[in-house]
Amino acid sequence: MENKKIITRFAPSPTGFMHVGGVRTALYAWLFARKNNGTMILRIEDTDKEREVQGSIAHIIESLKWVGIDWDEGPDIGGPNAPYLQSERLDSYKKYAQTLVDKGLAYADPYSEEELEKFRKDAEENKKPFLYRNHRPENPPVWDGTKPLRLKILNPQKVRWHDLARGDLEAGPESLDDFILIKSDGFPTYNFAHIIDDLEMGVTHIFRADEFISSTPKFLALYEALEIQRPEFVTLPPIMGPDGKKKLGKRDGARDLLDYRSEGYLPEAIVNFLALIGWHPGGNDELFSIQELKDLFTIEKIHKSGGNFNDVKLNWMNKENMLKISHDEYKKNLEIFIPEHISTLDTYKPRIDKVIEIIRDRLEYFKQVQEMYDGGDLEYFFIAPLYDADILLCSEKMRKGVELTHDSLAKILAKCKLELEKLPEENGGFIEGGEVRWNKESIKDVLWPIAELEGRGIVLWAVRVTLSGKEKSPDPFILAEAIGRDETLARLQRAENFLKEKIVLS
RNA sequence: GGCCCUAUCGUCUAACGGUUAGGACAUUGCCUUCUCAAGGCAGUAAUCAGAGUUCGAUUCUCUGUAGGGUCACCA
Repeated sequence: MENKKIITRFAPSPTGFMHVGGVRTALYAWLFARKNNGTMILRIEDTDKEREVQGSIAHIIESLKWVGIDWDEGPDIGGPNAPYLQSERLDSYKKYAQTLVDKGLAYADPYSEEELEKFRKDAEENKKPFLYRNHRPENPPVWDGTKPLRLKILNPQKVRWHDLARGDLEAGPESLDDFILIKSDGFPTYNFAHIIDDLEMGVTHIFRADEFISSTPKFLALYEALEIQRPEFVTLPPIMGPDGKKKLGKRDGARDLLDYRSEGYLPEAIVNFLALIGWHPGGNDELFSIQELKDLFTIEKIHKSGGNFNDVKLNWMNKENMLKISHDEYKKNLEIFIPEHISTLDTYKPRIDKVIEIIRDRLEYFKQVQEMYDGGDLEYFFIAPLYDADILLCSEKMRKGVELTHDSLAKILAKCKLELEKLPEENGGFIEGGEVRWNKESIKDVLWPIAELEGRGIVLWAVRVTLSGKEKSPDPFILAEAIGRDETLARLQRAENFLKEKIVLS
């Protein structure tokens, strides 16, 4: 048995943004092509001029590229089967349509919209399904392009077919009707165009969503009428919204894929997450790199039942991916979300690397950096905070129940300051024998004994709030190391002054 | 309503007729602790219902129920 080269395609319509459901379809087709050294085609199905949205094609391409999906043929790069825009392939459709007309398998639809509407209404009133073929004209006019062209279904009957993901499927004769091949505006319908394109492009496997099952009998009739062999069908399970109630669609809260980029998600995480709604290789693993997905992907493991899009788990997955990347990559991603009033500070560059070490295990996506620690941003790492006496004295936070006063707090801060001044100016690392060694005395070495002596809760709370100005902040030692000895001293001094002022006032 | 598809913890899922029905997210509790997190440990939690086939059914069949899709000159 010869191995036919596998050719898959993703064929979106340019009617707006790419949502996660569409991306998953593209992803599966792509994974399958790449796994099997096949060809991936991007084709744009722009046969509906009414619904077309300006800029969609560029947006779609950008979305796919962001998650790392590429293609061997497409509207942007051309290829042996160009063009890849259906609106530029009208001659093809006309040619095949004409052969169907010649065979007596297609005919022009003479009815007006009003007449059709009446047929539908009558059927509804009689509680019968509406079937155009029950009203098929006996002597249809010659097809001149101004009337819709319909396929003539000769003997509607129950059909069965095999789907690589779904198994054996079937449908009753009611699902077969004389459907429109070419619209009165000269453009083909999806039902017709995609079949011609797949034929001409040699597509071997069609990946598509669940909702196409019900129109598959029509496709089968068309393959038969054209006397061509059909590609394999791979029907994917639906993706539901978070409530599990409705198929996720643009109208039902599905987000633009690029929104996730704007929030600072990593494309690897999105791909990992989407791959696992409707597919799983088996076993207990669920964190997969794109390369691993390419290696593992098989159609047999595609599910039949739908899944919900649950972004809580996506967040977890994204965090796992964020922990894996290098410091430099992390920094590159993070800096997009650091507000300009911070990134332009003189203190920013010397401190940002240490800050990243501190916040790294806390973010689920990069934009969260803007609302860390009680809704604040990272300001206090770079700018001395403003103080609030209530927070500084926040006695209800003291586990040991010790009451702090302006006076006692000022004394503690003064003591810390006194000890810290004894530290060498650069209390970080120094080079010795080619290796980085840390000074024996660090900020922590100085502050810890004071905390032990005066009460950990009080001292560490005091230092934390002094350095950050906030109730919720990182470990005061880490904070102090990040801003350095001098800045730590300066902030202690500022807090002390602040408190003295308060004492005088009261 | 007609036709069609689907059915395992709250969620994503594992288990190709034989498992104490496994993992992960979420959740709960504990540990750690100077706040908030993070981390570590532990726990709660599922085969939609009813028949049948079988020594044995989450797995196969049927019926019911529930959810979803589709019935366009949209894709």
